[in-house]
Amino acid sequence: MADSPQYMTIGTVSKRTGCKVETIRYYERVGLLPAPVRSSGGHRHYDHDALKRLNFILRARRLGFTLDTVRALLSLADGEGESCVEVEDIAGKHLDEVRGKLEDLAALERVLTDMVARCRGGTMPDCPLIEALFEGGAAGRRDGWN
Amino acid sequence: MADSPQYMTIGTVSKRTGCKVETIRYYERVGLLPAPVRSSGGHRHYDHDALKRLNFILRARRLGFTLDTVRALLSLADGEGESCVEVEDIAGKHLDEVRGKLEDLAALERVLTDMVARCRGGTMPDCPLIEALFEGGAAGRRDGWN
DNA sequence: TCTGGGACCTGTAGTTACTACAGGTTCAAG
DNA sequence: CTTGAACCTGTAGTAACTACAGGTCCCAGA
Repeated sequence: MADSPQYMTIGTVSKRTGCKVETIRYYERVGLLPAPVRSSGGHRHYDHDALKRLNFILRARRLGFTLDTVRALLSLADGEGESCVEVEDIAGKHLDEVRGKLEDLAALERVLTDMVARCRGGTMPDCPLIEALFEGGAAGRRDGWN
Repeated sequence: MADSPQYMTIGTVSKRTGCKVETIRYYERVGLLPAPVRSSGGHRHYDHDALKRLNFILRARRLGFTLDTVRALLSLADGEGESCVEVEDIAGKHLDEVRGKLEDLAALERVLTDMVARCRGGTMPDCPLIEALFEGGAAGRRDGWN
């Protein structure tokens, strides 16, 4: 468990990034991370660049980008393309999506809060929450849920 | 295409609810919808109750409940259990989740907006968005993303 | 130097909630 | 009665992992 600062085992990378070992291997399999050098016994050894790249992926994933988008972002970062303009485009489209979801969630929070409030203090057989879900009321609004 | 008001084909149910035909059959397969009566030729025929039940499922899904939770909700609605108390419990737990997601998304929106703004108007080779993703900056914050 | 057991390996299958065929049958309008 | 849209079943694919099973490797302690 004493890997040098420049060569880390997959377990160390996992601990440092908070990304599961299986997920790291998965990212390699789908081509997001390059295949690292191996020990004579076949164990993966990662350097600092790999750590940076993995952090990039994780950060982008946390921001809700799909793996395909992350792939595009990485190839831009790797130097293909005019960078900034394309990146802004990708991020801008993503931002629109995020704003839509945000609206939906806000509406949802209102509905749930309201439901729970009306529910509280009753063991009545006709639960207002179930009722609301069955009858609709304010639950709908934004369409397009195929 | 002239099904009576009480007996609808799966296609009609699909149009009325906005739920895809395949998804309706899927809900039947996983036990969320009861198997409907069939025509002599084997076509499904739905009544108004099935429509109500499907709408319940869709609304609950739209509110972000998992199918397992929907199943639980439906069995409560179907009469097992003390109803209100349990329903409130399920909804309350769900509300916590929703509030968490809401916070995350709000933070995410700020970061993305900021990134896009900094990106705008530059064809510089060092894109600040890519930079931000690589270096971290304000992108993180709420941990626990395994 | 030996050894025990934790960390690592590959490959495959499972997860959630659908979606998309392929290949065949039924229904109803004209 | 024909025709073609809508229906049927069953299987496989999707995203993005996650979880085994059944092995091999590595290294700290005795």
